[in-house]
Amino acid sequence: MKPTIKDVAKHANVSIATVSRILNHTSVGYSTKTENLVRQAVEELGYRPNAVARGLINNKTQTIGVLFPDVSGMLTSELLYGLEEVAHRCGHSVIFCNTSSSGEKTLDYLQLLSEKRVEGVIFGSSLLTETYYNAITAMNIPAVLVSTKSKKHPLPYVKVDDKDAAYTATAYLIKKGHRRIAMLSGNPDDSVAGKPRIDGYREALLDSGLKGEDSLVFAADGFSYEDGRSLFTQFYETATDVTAVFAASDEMAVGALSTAYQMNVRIPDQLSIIGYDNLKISEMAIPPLTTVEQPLRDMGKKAAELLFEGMETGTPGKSIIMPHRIIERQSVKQLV
Amino acid sequence: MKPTIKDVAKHANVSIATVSRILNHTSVGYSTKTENLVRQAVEELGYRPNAVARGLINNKTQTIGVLFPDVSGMLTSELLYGLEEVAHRCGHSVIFCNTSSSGEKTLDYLQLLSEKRVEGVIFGSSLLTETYYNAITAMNIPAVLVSTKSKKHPLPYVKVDDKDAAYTATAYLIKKGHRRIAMLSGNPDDSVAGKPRIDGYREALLDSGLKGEDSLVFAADGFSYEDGRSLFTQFYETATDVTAVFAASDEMAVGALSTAYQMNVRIPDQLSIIGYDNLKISEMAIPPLTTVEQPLRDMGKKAAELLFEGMETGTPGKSIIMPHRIIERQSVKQLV
DNA sequence: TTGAAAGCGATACCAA
DNA sequence: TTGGTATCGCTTTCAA
Repeated sequence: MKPTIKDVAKHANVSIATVSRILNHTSVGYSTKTENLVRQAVEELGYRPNAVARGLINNKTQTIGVLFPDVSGMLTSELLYGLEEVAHRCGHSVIFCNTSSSGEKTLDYLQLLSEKRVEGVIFGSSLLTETYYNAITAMNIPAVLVSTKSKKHPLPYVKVDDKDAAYTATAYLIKKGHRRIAMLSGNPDDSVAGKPRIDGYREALLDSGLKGEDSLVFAADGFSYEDGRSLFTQFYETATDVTAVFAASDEMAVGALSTAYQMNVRIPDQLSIIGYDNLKISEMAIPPLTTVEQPLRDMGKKAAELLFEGMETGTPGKSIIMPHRIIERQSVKQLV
Repeated sequence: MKPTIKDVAKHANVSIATVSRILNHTSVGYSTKTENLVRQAVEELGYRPNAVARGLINNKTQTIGVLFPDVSGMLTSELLYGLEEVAHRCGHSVIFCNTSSSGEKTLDYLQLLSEKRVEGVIFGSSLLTETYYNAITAMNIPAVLVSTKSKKHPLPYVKVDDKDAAYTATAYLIKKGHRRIAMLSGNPDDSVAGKPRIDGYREALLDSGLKGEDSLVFAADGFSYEDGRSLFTQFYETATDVTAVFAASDEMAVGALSTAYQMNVRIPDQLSIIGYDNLKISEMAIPPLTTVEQPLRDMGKKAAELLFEGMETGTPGKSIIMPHRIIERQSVKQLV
């Protein structure tokens, strides 16, 4: 088996206490001679301190847990990228949990993370239910929400203001001369990414003296490519005189783009489309998709920073609203 | 702080040994009465066993480490999805490490994982250098490679046969009537995903009595969208009479698609394109991209299964070549 | 059926 | 400058 601190001590003819002291640069009490002796022993034995034992004694595992409903989504991966980066910088590992949007799996994981004594939890992209919240508070460690939020529960979150961002997208379309604008939306009952975006869209319309007709918002259950496709078909069969559409996600927008292509409607000449997220696919789309950016990696970073702050100070820290902005590409046409 | 087994014992008026026995369903030696007592105490105190302490005593952390050069790539996310799924099923957590293709970071991580006493390691998508290999063997735990392999080092791997898959892609193009076929390739010095794919392409050509001209393979450093774009431009300025191109990755193929679109070359009417990977974007592309599929999620699963097998048996296990197949969509035209 | 006690590998306090 | 030892929370003999 792996050598332990005892083996090193024996090998160097010193006590384990001395070895520990030297390896942790703790106290100033040891001679250069013994230090060399010990370091050499460490080298020869290929000794690596056991983080598990260390974790047991000082109650610190240097690990955080991260829960996402869908690892394979491009949105999640970007968030994860940012998270991991700062976690690593802060000397922490991340245990990564794919909840598959399953309540049971989420609870399961929370319990597991609790047993593993992670020092903090980041919960991403999905609704924080009462049960989850209870499980998290029972863990008695800091937690932060990313790309989601909770009205009822006082956990700090990092996200853009969805309503505001949707407002910006819609206002952009209006500024470009569009008057009849449809929306491809997620689930209106989704109070974090669904309803707020619809509200923002509607408010922008109203603020410009346009009317927000219900018949112009097409809602799906989720925000997927497929949702975008079917919504676009619905839209195209129903709506008339629309010159622009705001899709609540880039995946949806790309779905719309594809379907439009197949239906021979030319983007942006016959119809303008704006997306939401600024995923890599929006850049790769044909035509390149104009969209409102969420700074995903930064959000991941900020969330981790917020968590570490909470771990150090012992107090939750303040939620962060991230800025959003329009990325102009080629899917929106300026109307005369 | 969190309640310990001691608290539970005290609360239930039994010894910690009894609590341990009951919680681990170990031995048959305890009465239903005490069991109830203990369970109730656990409930009341909200006790969760400390996996760290447990890990210390039985030298098992129930976690594995996973290293990837790029979390945010869609390829990686799919692999990760599969990995995580079986890890979870096997009662293990995954510590997720983004190496950013940096040698130093990789070594760093390996060391960290070693200290954290993970029980196995999965190394993905990048070249296994001598140093990495040494670091891994020094950890003295099973390791498996996914979406990469090593000629020099005897670690089991899970991947498709790149040469074979490239052969299939090229042969498909030939079957469709194409005779002059270009290739957009990764780095020819890359012995795992670079050269083999070029070899497969060339061999298919030769086997059909066509000549594999060097001037028809355009190589980049990587496999990115941007690489695809610039390669396509190069290709288009140089090559003549080509009717089809084989791109060594879907991202490259999509880059080619975009560039082609901007140059007004119509796919597949004027030029056919086939990709490699079958990422989600290939389905979302315009036109939908014909490509050769790597069963990414399955590869992730298999890799994890292979690792767990190794952890149980103590022997490495056999490498797995995953099947590949053509996914026919609309980017390749049948020539008369 | 139950309890006492010896570790697992490290840290940190108290003496020497 | 060093060593002995209690301790972290748990599992697992060995006795009772």
